[in-house]
Amino acid sequence: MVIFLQICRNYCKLIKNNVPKMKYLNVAEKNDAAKTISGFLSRGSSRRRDGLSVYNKIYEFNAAVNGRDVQMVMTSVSGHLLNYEFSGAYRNWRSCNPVQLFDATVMKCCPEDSVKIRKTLEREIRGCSALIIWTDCDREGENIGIEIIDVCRNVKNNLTVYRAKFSEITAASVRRALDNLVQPDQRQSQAVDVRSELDLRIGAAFTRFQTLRLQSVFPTIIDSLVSYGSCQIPTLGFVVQRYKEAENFVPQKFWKLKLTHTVGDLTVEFTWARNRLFDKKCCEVFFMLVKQSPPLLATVMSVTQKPKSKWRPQPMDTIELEKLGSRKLKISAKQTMTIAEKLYQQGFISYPRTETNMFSKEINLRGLVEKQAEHPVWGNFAQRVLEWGPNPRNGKKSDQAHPPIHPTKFTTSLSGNEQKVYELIVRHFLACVSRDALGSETLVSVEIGGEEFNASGLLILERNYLDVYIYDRWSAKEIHEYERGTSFYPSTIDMPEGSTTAPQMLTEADLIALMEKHSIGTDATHAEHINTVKERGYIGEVENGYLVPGTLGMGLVEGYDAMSLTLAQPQLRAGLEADLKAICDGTKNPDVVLKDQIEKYREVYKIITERAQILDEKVGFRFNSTPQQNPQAVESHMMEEVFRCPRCGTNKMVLKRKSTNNGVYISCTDYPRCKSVFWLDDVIKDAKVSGQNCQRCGGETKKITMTFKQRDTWMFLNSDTPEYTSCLLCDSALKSLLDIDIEALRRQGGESSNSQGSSSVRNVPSSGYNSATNPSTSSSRNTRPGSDPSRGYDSQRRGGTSSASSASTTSPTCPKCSQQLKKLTVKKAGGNQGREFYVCPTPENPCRTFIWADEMPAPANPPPRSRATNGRGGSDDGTENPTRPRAKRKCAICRREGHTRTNCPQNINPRTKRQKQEET
DNA sequence: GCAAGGTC
Repeated sequence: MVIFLQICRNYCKLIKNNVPKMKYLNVAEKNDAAKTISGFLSRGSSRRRDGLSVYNKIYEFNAAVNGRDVQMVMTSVSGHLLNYEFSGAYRNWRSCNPVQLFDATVMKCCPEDSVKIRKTLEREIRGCSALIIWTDCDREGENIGIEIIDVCRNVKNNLTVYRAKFSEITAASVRRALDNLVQPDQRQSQAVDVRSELDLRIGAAFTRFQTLRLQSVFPTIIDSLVSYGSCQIPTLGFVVQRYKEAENFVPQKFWKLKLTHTVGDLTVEFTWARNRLFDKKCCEVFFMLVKQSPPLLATVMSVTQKPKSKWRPQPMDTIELEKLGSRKLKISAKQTMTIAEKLYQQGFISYPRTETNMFSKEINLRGLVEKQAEHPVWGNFAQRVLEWGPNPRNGKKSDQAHPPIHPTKFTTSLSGNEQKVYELIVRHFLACVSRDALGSETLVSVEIGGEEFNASGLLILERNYLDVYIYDRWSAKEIHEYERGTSFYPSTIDMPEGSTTAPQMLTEADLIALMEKHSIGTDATHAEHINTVKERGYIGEVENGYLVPGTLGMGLVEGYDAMSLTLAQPQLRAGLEADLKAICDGTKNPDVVLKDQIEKYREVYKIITERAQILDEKVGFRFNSTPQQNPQAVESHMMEEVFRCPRCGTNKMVLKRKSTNNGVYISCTDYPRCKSVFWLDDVIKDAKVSGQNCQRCGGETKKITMTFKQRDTWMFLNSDTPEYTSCLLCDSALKSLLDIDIEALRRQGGESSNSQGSSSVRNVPSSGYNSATNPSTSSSRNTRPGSDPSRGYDSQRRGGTSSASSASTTSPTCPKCSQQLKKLTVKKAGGNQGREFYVCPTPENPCRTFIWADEMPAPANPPPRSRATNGRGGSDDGTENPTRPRAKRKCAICRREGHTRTNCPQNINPRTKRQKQEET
């Protein structure tokens, strides 16, 4: 019986083991979070293995999700996985007018340092049926979550996606999150996308303009980057504002009454209840009243004693660490953070980037204090804290991810600034979990001549936290013993003169406080922004750590101000913040906010470029230098968009001039990701985008005005002059002449987007972020499917991709060699099966002539068009240009017929190489 | 050579 039961049990186990478990991929925002969450959900039993990125490990365990036992795989990203970038053609500073950056296509790309993380996600998601997002529960976290989803859906389109919402990383909280999975918050993510896109467009447009303009106007003075950033410039603005307040300060005299009372060695000073008066005569009247009051006795009106305490600090967050580092240690905020990160990596302190200033109940404070109890300097204090019991004076902020900054390991081996920062963190920690300092304050109020004077004394009873927190001062102040109703003769009564003083320059700590108050940057970025404006030379540090504007910074802000632009004031950024919040609340549409903001800044950009001389003058004034007249124009060159790229379907194609200035080509702005290009230089001398839109192709397609080199070419197009205006997308004769196959490009685009999937974020091309493998692109002259030059178009045909049928005897002639074209039919299965086309019959088809029969102009040899009906040198929409016979064309290199210079055996500079050179 | 936001 026992054996039978055992067999049954084993059988059940076997069946159970053979039922494949559901497998879920879980992704957190950072490795630390993934590790802790896995630990809680697995009750410490998770197994760890390496991912492709050394910093982002993979944890595996089983857990119950929606009532089912699921195999969990947990990994992490390191913050944002994707980043907005301009499409290729706009990345070169001189490629376009900076104003075009307000409209240029931007796309989300995976930066090089995130590729390994992305690849881990792509690999792991293949074996999973669902994805759970565990990023931080804030706006950026929501956006990072969507990035993770995009990457994973690109691999697995039908993926089920969940969002785990947690308020802190504790066992109860993450378990609750897993039991109450929700959907990602698209609105919060959209708000971040709007912010990122705007920052990029505005930052790049203004930075390029300012830099190029000022470098051009002051070539011998300015050779560095004159960057504009929505956080950088308001940060500079704060420093300039304080400087100007001091610069414009006019001191004002004031007078006050002062009374002293000396007994023995102790002099007690009484201050006037009216503090000070700016009117000397008025003050003199009071002075007389007091001095002449008989019998010049001060009467004690009240004596009060009350306990007074000096509060211990709150647990330390990033901002506090930066401020203290700057104020107390005289180490810059940025440097303080760099040191703190190093200490963190060595395990001496907890994670230093935290907005939390309260300890959770779950943290073992006693254990942390115990670690410091043996320290030669503050060990005794730690002992006292243990006797009292650690009792933090908690703040109210929590980022729900990290505890306040505290020491995690005891050490006495540090030195220099590392030792100073570690000591600050330890002393602050011990102070914040100890006790407030206690004292007793005595307030004495006296009356003389109808005027009230006050004095105070302080007796310190218990120093408590002050014993360890050397950065705070609390001084005792002795006072005589007074009794209500008694009187005394003042030792002196004076009327001292004083003067108001200019405000001090900002310290770094003041600046951080201002940035925080006006929502400029985040806790994690304040120090970096300050560092950036220092690096740019916009601000500098003088003695005692005070910040002052530099020459360039001052000139810039004065330039903006003179144009009545509020770029250096914090309101612009604050306005955007309000809009972003509205997007999150669902009261504003992200597209509308983006559009409005872009228009707002475009207007500002217009003003700054039109009135750039004012900027020159203001900067020149501060540099004591005269701006150079007629500077090189920054805004003259506009990249001319022609039509949407048939291949990628997202980006525009633009007309470009070769660097050698001897020809033009049209290429996709997304180069090098999309390599669509039409070379026009063989037969065309010059080309420009006309102002006319092509009515047949649609609103955004522009016609091009071309000037042809040879008479037979424009004759072929039935033009009476070398100049010819038409549409490259729909003019068949023109396409044939230039060897352009639009349909082939479209098909390539379709294939590539099918294989790569697409992203759901705004303005992202169908090819997705730059991770996806780029479809192979033809290196032949003007792209054609499978037209690998080594195989050639004919070999493809022979290979059976499309097969020949009978040739027609009434075929038109080849526009290049004048031979009669051969008519064929597509046999390959697909969209064009059965469609007829013409090709040139010469061996290996060197002319590369290809015309769809149904796009063939008719009649074959029409009478020349009159100028009256056709207009000069152009084609009408809706009418095809007839094919005309032309003289046999000779190769430009060897002067032989039957091929062009592209295919000429004597051509030592093959097109493909040249193409690449042009493109790069 | 551009921004700001995450994080080793």
